[in-house]
This record gives sequence, structure tokens and C-alpha cells, in this order.
Amino acid sequence: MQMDVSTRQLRAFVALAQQRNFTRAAARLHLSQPAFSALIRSLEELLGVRLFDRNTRKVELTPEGESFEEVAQRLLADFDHAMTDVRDHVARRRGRVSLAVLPSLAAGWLPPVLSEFHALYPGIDLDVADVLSEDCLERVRSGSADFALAAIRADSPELRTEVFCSDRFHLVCRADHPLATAPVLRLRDLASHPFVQLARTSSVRQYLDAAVHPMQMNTLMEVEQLATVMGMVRSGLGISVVPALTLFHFEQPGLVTRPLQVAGLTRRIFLIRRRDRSLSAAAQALYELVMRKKPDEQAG
Amino acid sequence: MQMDVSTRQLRAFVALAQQRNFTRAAARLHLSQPAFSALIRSLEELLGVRLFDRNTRKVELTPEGESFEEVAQRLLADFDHAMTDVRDHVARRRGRVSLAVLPSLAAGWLPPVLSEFHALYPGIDLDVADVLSEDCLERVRSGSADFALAAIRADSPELRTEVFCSDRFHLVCRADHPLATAPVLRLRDLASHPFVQLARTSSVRQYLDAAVHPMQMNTLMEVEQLATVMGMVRSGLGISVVPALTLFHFEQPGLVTRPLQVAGLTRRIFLIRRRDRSLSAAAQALYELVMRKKPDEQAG
DNA sequence: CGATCTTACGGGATTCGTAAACATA
DNA sequence: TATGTTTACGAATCCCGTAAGATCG
Repeated sequence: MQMDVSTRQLRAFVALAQQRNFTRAAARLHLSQPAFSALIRSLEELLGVRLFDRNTRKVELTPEGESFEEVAQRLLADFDHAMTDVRDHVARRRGRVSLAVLPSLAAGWLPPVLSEFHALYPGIDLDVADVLSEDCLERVRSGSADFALAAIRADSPELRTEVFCSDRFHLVCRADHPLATAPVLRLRDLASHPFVQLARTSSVRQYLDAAVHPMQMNTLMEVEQLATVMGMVRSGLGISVVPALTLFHFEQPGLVTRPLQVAGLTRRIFLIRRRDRSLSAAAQALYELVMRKKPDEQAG
Repeated sequence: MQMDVSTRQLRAFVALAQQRNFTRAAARLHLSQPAFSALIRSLEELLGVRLFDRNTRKVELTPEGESFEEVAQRLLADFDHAMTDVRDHVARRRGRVSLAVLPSLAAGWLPPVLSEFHALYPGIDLDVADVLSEDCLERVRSGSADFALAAIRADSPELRTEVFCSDRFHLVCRADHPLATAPVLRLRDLASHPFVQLARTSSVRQYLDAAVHPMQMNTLMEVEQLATVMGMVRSGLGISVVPALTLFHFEQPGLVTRPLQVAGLTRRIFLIRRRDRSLSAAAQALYELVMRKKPDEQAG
């Protein structure tokens, strides 16, 4: 049993209930008076009840009309509220974006991007997960992130991967270290020096292991955080090699960073999103800004 | 800014969100699939967002579609609830009637009528005001009663009066009273006997005063309630004259009631309702039953 | 008789269903 | 290639506005 009452009929009813005059109420809906009359009649027929007692001199609500008035007003208000809510989301006046990003991006490159985003769309809430690549992917897969920036490609078929940027590796060492001023830097030159490694789960480490066999490295220690690497290097315990996007950690007095021109030693950052699933208006807006603000390909 | 989204569009949207298949969802609305497709498209255009990601193999909600789904379902539920509510009232499954009736009618004639009414329409609440005629009219005038049964006509132009029934007067006295067996009863025969009167505000008294000048009466006492009149008469203090509709008070052992064949001494009961104001479905139903159950014109 | 609602009716927009075209796994 | 959506298009329907008719104070 479905009653396809239209919102127009409701609006007509409310207008007439307020104006108590067909001609004026019709004008308010930008309708001719007979057309308006038909609209009221159709509503009455649909409900099976007269809503107005009317003659040429007076228009009054019937008891049923009276009790229907508040109902109709509430329904219309709910309706309009719901519609403006949708429009607000579409217009990016409101909404929420969730993204998952590698910690290295989250600390260095991301903040100014989000700052600009927030200035553009102050009504959109932001939800950032600064987690490792595997976790990034999982969050996109489960839907808890709209998209992600990670260092690995997605494997599952419901995800879509696109290259976001390339991230070249740099040597980091003390300014008084011999390599700081060496004319040429080759990977095997570095191998002999005491080296501060990141944990094997990090993408940085995986790239390094792929480029230089671990056996050839003079690994001094393994730590979890890049900030720790920096501390170790600054105190002269060893050197390290990190991607360009993490260099902000090493912009410290007494430290030197030097690009490595090594073929194949380039970390790729990927943007991961669900396939066959469009982004929300808010997520699309962030996606576009993120793509526009890609780290310079020449960085490093 | 009014968005005339129709309930059909909402129903189409919800059907598709649930079925995730245009063909099946179209069938559910008894529509051809292309017509259904157009309905969805029109909704998406109106809202300015795609609500479904679709290809020939899969139909999925977009993020906007997802958040719109609960909104649409709630709106439709509210809508349908409001509509069935109206229909329930029209079908007399629910509702309320308020009526105002003279106490004499309220105690004797009314209860079985309301009993039948309640059996017919168990969902309709009843509101009875058993008050004197003036008060009956005032309640109709103010809208707190849908209609009234009173002993006076309405004066104000917004009220409409119709004759409901005629109520003949009867002598009430003890069985051992001389008048109980008198061959003929004339008004002047009664006048000499001690008489128990009702208060001047009662319609019964007003009729009597109009028929027999008070000076000609042997008034023993004035009381407010008919039940009191009965008690006085039963104890032999005097006689009285009351309308047929109140005789149930006097159906007591040792009491006699005898009709008075006096021209002009007939109380009229009127039904009063607002002019130019239709009755609610519930009130109309009671009105019709009340008219069908009019006290027999021959009563008395 | 004047203001106002209803009825009558022709034209135009909307919406429908059928059939063909198109897309994807 | 099979399934399922979109496009194309003629037909039916719905809805509007103008004009005439009816009604009440």
C-alpha cells in the first residue's frame, strides 16, 4: 500500500492552509489558480477525505485537514532538511574524508596540503591514518579510508593502484664524515661504513635490501623510527640512506644529505583506491588537491 | 529552494539500493526497466550526484548513495506512517469524538448508543460532556465538542440547529396518589397538588413555567437533580412533571408515571453543530448513529 | 454584482513501453 | 556470448493555463 503523495501536493496543502485563499496560495506556488485547485483535489482524492471546507467566500480546514497540517509541515521540513543535507555534501560544504598515508608522508608533505584543503573546505572533517603500507591498503579495502598513499601496490582485485610519485634515496651523514664531501657517491662506497637501518617491515629497508644484498652491508643497528635514525647519525654512530620525502627529519645543523644517483634505487609511492567505487564529493576534492600537490618529481 | 523529489523516486532509489539490480527493482515498482532507469537518473540529476556506480555487471551505491539510503528510508517510513495515520482516521479505525449532551440524555438514552458505537469503532476515543444546554452550545462554539444535544436552539450565526426529537412530559407520583388513577389528567388538575420543582436554570422548569404560570402552582420545593425529585416524590412529599427521556429515574416500585396530553407542553431536543464546518470522520460516524437511534417520537 | 472557486478544453511537457544499441565479464 | 544497462522513439498520459460557468455574500 503505497501512497504516492508528492511534495508539491504537500506544499500546495500547506500554502492553502496558511493563506486560506486559493488564488493567493496558487500564486505562491507560481501556478494558475485552476491548476492549484486540481492539485488540492488530487491530494484529497488520494487521502479519501476533504481537507478544506470551502465556498466562494471562505476556505477553512476540516478536522482532518487540521490534523494533517502539522503532519504535512513536519514531513516537508524533514524533506527539505534531508535535501539540503545532500546538497551540502555535494557542494563540499560538509562531509568527511578519511585517508591513510605512510608516516613519512604524513609528517612532511601532507600537513600543508591538508592545511590548504581545510581552508578551501572548512566544513569537511578530516581523518588521517598515518600507518605503514600494509595497513594503508587494508584500510582502503575495508572502506575505513577513502584512498591511501603507500609504498606498495595493491594486490586485491577490488583495489586500484596508480603511481603517485617517485622518491629518490639520499645519503645522510655528519658534515664531518668523509662521504659528505666525496666527489662521487656509489652504493658500494657506502656499504663499508657503519649503517643505521630501519626495521625490515619498513618500505625503505625493503628497497635497500633489494638494491644491496644485506650481507654486503655494515649494519650497525636496526631501529623503528626515522627520528631515531637521525639521532644516531647526528651523533656520528653511522650513516644511513633514506628517501627524499623523509629528509625533513635530517635538516639539522651538522648533518649533510646527498642525493644518490643509483639506477633502480627509487621508491615509488602509490595512490590506492577502490576499484568500481567512486569517491565521495569530499574525497574527490581531496584527491584532486593531492594530485595537484604531488611532490616534485625532481625532489632528490 | 524547493527540491521536488517525489516519493516514487525515493521508492525507486530504495528498491535499487536493496536489489542492486535495475531489472528486479523495476519489476518491484511495476515499471519497465528503462522507465525505472530514467527515474533513477532524474533523481541523480535533481540531487546533482551519482547515487549508484553501475555497469552491466554490478550496481553499487556511491558514498553519497550510501548516506542517502538511510535518509530515504526514514523519509519514506515517515511518509507512509503519516499516510496510514490519515487513512486510519478516515476509515474510523482511530480518532476521537467529543459531544456535549444534556445530563438527562447522557444518563438514560446515550449509554446504549455509545456502547454500540464503541463496538463498531473500538479505536475511536469518546469524550462526553454531560452539561446543561447553554454549556453544550458554548462547547460546540469553542470547538471542544463536535456537536451537542441540547434543549435550546443556537443563537450565534456560526452554529446550525436541527430538531433532534420531541420529548413529551409525564406526571410522576406515588401509586397511592389520587392522580395515579384519575381518569383524565389536565394541567390545572395538577396545579393544586404539592409540586417538586427543578431549579429555574433547567430546561424542564422553563418549559413548565411557560405552560403554567408559576403563580398557579403549588410549589413545595426546588431541587437541582432529577434523582432528588424522584426521592421526594417517592416519599410522598409531592408530585412532579418531567420529560419522557428522564423517566428512567422514576422506574421505581410504588411510583407511577402517566403521560400528559397537553398541547404545547413538549420539550424539543436540538442537535447543534458548527455551520460551514464539516465533521471529522469519527464525529460523522457518531452523528449518523445518533440520528439513527433517535428516541422514538411516540415515547411519552 | 463582485470576488472566488470549479469545470471545460486544447496544447505541451512528462513518462511510459518496445526495440535496438551498447557494455562488460 | 550472455546478461544487463542505456539510448531511441512513438504513444499514452498527465499537467498546465485560458476561458467560461457556477456560487456565495
